[in-house]
Amino acid sequence: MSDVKSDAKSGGKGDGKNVYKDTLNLPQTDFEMKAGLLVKEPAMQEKWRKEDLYGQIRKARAGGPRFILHDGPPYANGSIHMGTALNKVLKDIVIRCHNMTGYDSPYVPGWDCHGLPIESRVQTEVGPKLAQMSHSEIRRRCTDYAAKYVGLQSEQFQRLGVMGEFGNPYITMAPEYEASVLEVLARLVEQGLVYKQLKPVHWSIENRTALAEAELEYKDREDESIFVFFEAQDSRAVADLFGTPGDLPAYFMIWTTTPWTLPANLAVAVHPDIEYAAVKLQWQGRTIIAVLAKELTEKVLRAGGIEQFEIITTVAGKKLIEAKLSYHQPLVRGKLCPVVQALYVTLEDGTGLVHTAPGHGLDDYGTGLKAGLDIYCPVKADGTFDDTAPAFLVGHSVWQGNGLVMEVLAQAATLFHRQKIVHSYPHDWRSRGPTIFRATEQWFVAVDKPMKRGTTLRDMAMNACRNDAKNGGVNFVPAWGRNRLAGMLESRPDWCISRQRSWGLPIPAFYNALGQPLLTPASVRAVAKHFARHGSDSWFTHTPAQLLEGYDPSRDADLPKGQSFTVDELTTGQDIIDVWFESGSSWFAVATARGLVKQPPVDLYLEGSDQHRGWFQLSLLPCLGATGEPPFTTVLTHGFVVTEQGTKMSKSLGNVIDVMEQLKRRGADILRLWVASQNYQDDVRCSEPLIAQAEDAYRKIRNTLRYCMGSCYDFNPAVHATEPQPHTLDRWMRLELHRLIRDVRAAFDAYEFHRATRLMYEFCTVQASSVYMAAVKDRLYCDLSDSPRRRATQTVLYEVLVTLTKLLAPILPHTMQEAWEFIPNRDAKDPATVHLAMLPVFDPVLLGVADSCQGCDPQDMQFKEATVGPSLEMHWNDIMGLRTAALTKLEALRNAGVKNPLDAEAVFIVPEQDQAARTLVETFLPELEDLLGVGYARMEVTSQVASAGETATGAAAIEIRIEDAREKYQRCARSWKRRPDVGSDAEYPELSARDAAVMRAIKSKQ
RNA sequence: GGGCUCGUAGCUCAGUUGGCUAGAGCGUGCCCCUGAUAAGGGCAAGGUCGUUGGUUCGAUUCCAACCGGGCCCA
Repeated sequence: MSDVKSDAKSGGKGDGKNVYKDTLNLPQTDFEMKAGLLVKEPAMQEKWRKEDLYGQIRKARAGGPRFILHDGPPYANGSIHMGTALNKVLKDIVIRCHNMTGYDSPYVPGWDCHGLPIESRVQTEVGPKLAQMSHSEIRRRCTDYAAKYVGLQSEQFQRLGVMGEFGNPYITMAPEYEASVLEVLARLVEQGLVYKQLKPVHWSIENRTALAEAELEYKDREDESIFVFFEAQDSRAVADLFGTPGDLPAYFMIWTTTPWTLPANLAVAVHPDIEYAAVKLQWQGRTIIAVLAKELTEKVLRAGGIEQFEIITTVAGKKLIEAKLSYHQPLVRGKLCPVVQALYVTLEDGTGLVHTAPGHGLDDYGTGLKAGLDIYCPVKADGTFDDTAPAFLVGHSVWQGNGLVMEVLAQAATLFHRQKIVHSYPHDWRSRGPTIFRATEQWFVAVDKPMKRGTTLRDMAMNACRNDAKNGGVNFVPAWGRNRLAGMLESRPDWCISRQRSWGLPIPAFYNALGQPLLTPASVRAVAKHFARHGSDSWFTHTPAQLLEGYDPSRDADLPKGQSFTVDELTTGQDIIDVWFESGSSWFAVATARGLVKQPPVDLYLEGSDQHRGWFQLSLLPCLGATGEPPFTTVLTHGFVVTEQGTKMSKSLGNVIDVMEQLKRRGADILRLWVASQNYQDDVRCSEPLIAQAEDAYRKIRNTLRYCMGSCYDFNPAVHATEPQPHTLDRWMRLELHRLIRDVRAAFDAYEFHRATRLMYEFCTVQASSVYMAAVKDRLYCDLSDSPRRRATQTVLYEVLVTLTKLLAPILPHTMQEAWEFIPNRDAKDPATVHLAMLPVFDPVLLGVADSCQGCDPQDMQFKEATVGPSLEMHWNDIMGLRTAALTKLEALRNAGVKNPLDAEAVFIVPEQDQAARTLVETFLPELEDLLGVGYARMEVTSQVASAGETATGAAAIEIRIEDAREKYQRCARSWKRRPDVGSDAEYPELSARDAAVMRAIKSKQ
C-alpha cells in the first residue's frame, strides 16, 4: 500500500522526478508573499509625494460633486497615539472611498496650535528666566514648539498613508487663520452675542493670575470649617411655614470651609427635594428656631454640643423656596439676602443649606446667574479685601480674613460651631500655594440672548440637533450622538471665551481711561485686517492706532451711547480667546476661506466621542451665530482606543500600544487594516495580539491576490477573456464577487468599514481560497493553457483580482498600489495608479437573478434548454450543501486511511424517479469533482425508495458516498487524479484521457 | 453622583418586525497536502447571548434594576 503513494509522487517514472511537471501551467508571479512593508511603504510614499499623487487626484476629480470631510485639528503637542491614528486612518478611508467613487473630495489636515499645554511646556523649559521674558518672546518660543510638533505629526500621519494637502495644512496660529477667527468673532458681536461680565476663576495670589484646571494640583489642606446662624429676616414667615411659635427668632444654619468668602455671601441655596427641619433649641441663653436639613440635624447639633433639641416640623426644600424667605447678611449690616434653589445641594457635609457667594465659586456663580444675584467679589488680585468689604477686613488678606470673620461672627453670637477639617484643595502648580476662587471680568458668548436674526443660539443649536439634515439639521452616526449633543446644549451656560494667558489669539478689546471696553464689529474687523498682515504677535508690539488702522470710533454706530473712545488713549486688553473658539471657527477659516464650500455646512465632521463637548459643539455654536447654518451635515463619532480588557490606556499603567513602534515593526497597511476592521462606534480594543490578528488577515488577503496574479500569468483579458459556461464554478464565483461588490459598497457608503473589511476578508478566506481556488487548481494547472475552460476561469480570477485591488485600495493603499502594478496585462487605458481608479460596480441583473432564485422549491427545478442560463445560478446553494456533506464523509475516509482526496471517488446516488436530482448531479458533476478535490465523481441511479420513507426530492434526495479508489483506478501521472479513463490512451497509458490529449496538443505545437 | 453609551464563543463580528438544537471567520486542537510552499485544504472542540427580575405560550431580541467597561460632566 505504501508504494501507491511513492508511485504517485514520482509520477510512475520511478526516478524521483516528475516529467510532467514542466507541462503544467503553475502559477507565476513576482508579487512576493513577503510584503516588505517597512521598506516599500516609505518608498511609495516618497514617490507619491514626488509625483504629487494627491494633486493628480484633485485634477482628475475636478468638476465632480464635492464631498468635504473637514478635519478636526489635533493639538500640536507630542507624538501621535493610537486614538489619533484611528481617527486619521478613518478619515483617510472616507476620503479615498469618495475619491474612488467620483467625488471631488479634498482633505486639508489641520493643527490646533495655541493654548495652555504648549505654553506650560515652554514655561517649564524656560524655567525661572520666564519672569524676565516678554509676551512676544514667550510667544515666539510657543510658535517654535507648535511648529515642531506640527511637523512631527504631519510626518507621522503621512507615514500612516494619510493622503491630503500636507504641503499646505491649516494651522490655527497662521495670520490668515487668526484673521478668520476674528471675522467669526465680529459676526457674533454683530449679532449682539458677545458681552463682558464677572465670573469666578481659579486664582493664584502669588502669581496674580487666573489658572486653568490643568494648572491646579489638588493637595490636602487643613482648614477651619464653621457652622453659622443666618438670622431670618422675618421669623414669623418661618413660623408660618413650619408651624413653629412665631415669637422665637429663626435662623438658617449654613456651613463653610472658607469663612473668608462670607462677606460675599448673597444667598443660601437649598435643594427642593430635601426635607428641612425647624428645630427648637437653646443657644447662648436664648430659645431659638434653627432651620437645617432634617437628616443632618442630630449630627450637626451634637457636634456643636447641643444634646437637647426638638424637631418641631419638617418641610420640603421646595416649600422653603416658594416661601421666598430672606435673611440678614451676617457681615453686612442692613443687607437682606434670599433663600434660593440649587440642585447640587447634598447631604454629605454641612447642613443642607449652602452658603452661596457667586463671586467665589462656580456652582455659586451658576446659582447667582439664575437667581439674578450680583457676581460680587470684594477680593483684589493680590488676595486682599477691597474697600467694598466690611471695614474690619479691608486691606487684609483672605487668609487673615478667615480668623477675622470667625471672630466677628462669634461676637455676634452667630458662630454655632467650628472644627478643623482636612480636605482636598486646589493649589497653584507653580507656586504650590493654595488658590482661591475669585470673580474676574470675562468675555462671554450668550446662548440665551435673542440675536439680531431673532432666535437664541441655544434654540438654533437645539433645532439643529432635533432635525436631520433634510430639515435643516444634522445627521448623526451613530444616532445617539444627537441626544448626547442635545443634552449638553440644553444645559450649557454662556460660553466663557476669554483666558488670561499669553499663548493665544488676543481678544481684540481696547479700553478707554474709564476701563470701558471697545469691541464692535468694525473694530474687530480692523484688528483682523491687521493680524492678517502682521500676525497676532503685533497685539503686543504695535500701538492701538496701528492695530486699529482705518477704524474711527467716532463713526462707529455700534459703540455704546454715552461712552467715549479716542484711539490714542486706548489701551489693549490682555485676554486671549479660548482655543476652542479658534478651532470652532475652522468651518470658516478653512472650509469657506479656502473655497472648499461656498458656505456651510460641509458634509462631514469625524471625531472621537469626546468632541461632543468639544469641537462638535463649539463649532456648531459660532457657525450658527455667524451664519445661521450648522457647520456640518453629518457628525460621525468613534469610540476610544482601550486595552484588550476594555479598560483605559494610560502611560502610567504601561498598557499603551505605541503607534510609531507598530509602524516600525509591521507597517502602515497592517495598522490600517486593524483600524478598518474595528467597529469604531464602540470603544476599540487594541493590543499586541489583536494587531497580530490583523497581520494574519493581511497575509491572507495578500496571498489571495498573489494566487490570482500567479494564475493569470499567461492571461491577457483583451485577448483571452472567455465567458464561463453556465454550470461552472466560475459563474458561482462571479456571482459571489458581485455580491461582495454590492455589500462592500453599501458598507462604505454607510461608513461601516469594519463590515466592508470583514466581508472582503471572509471572501478571500472562504469563497476565493477555500472553495474556488482550491477547486479550479486542476483546470488551471492541467488543462491545455489555451483551453476555453481554463481561460474562463482566468477571466473570473482576473475579475476577482482587479475588483479586490480596487475595493481594498482605500484601506490598504500601499499594498493595493503594489498589487496594481503586478496585475498582468492590465488595460493600457487604466490609470497608472489604483488610487485614480473608480471602485467597481456590481451587475444588478446578475444579482437580481440570483436573489430571486433564493429558496425556491426544488420541485420547480427546470433544466430545459431555454432556462439553462441564469436560472442555473439558483442551484449553487444545493451544490454547496452537497459539498459540505461530502467533505465530512471525505474526512471520515481520511481517518480510515485514504489520506489524499485524489485517491477517493465521490458517488452521488439519486432516486430513479427524481428527475430534478438526476439533472442536478449530471449537470454539475464535473464541478462537484473539483469542489471536493476528489479524483473522480460519478452518479448512481437507484430504484430504492428513500430509506426513511421520506419524500425528499431534488438535492435533499441525493445520497453521497465517498469511496477508496486506490484499488479501483490507476492514478494519472500528470493530474494525480484516480479515474477510470487512466490508461485509455495508448500513447499515454499512464495518463487520463484529458491529460493525454493535452500532452498530445503540447507535443504537436513543439 | 449625573448625561450618553457598550457588554453574543479566547478574538473580530452576524443575528431580519421576540419563534425550531444561537451563526461566520480568525485563533486553538487533531489531520491532510507538498504542483499557491515564509503557502494551501479538511474536521472538531468552544457560548447559562454581563447578572437578576418582569411582560409573553415563548426573549439574545421588549421593560426594569443591578454589575462591569468607556466618553463627557459634577
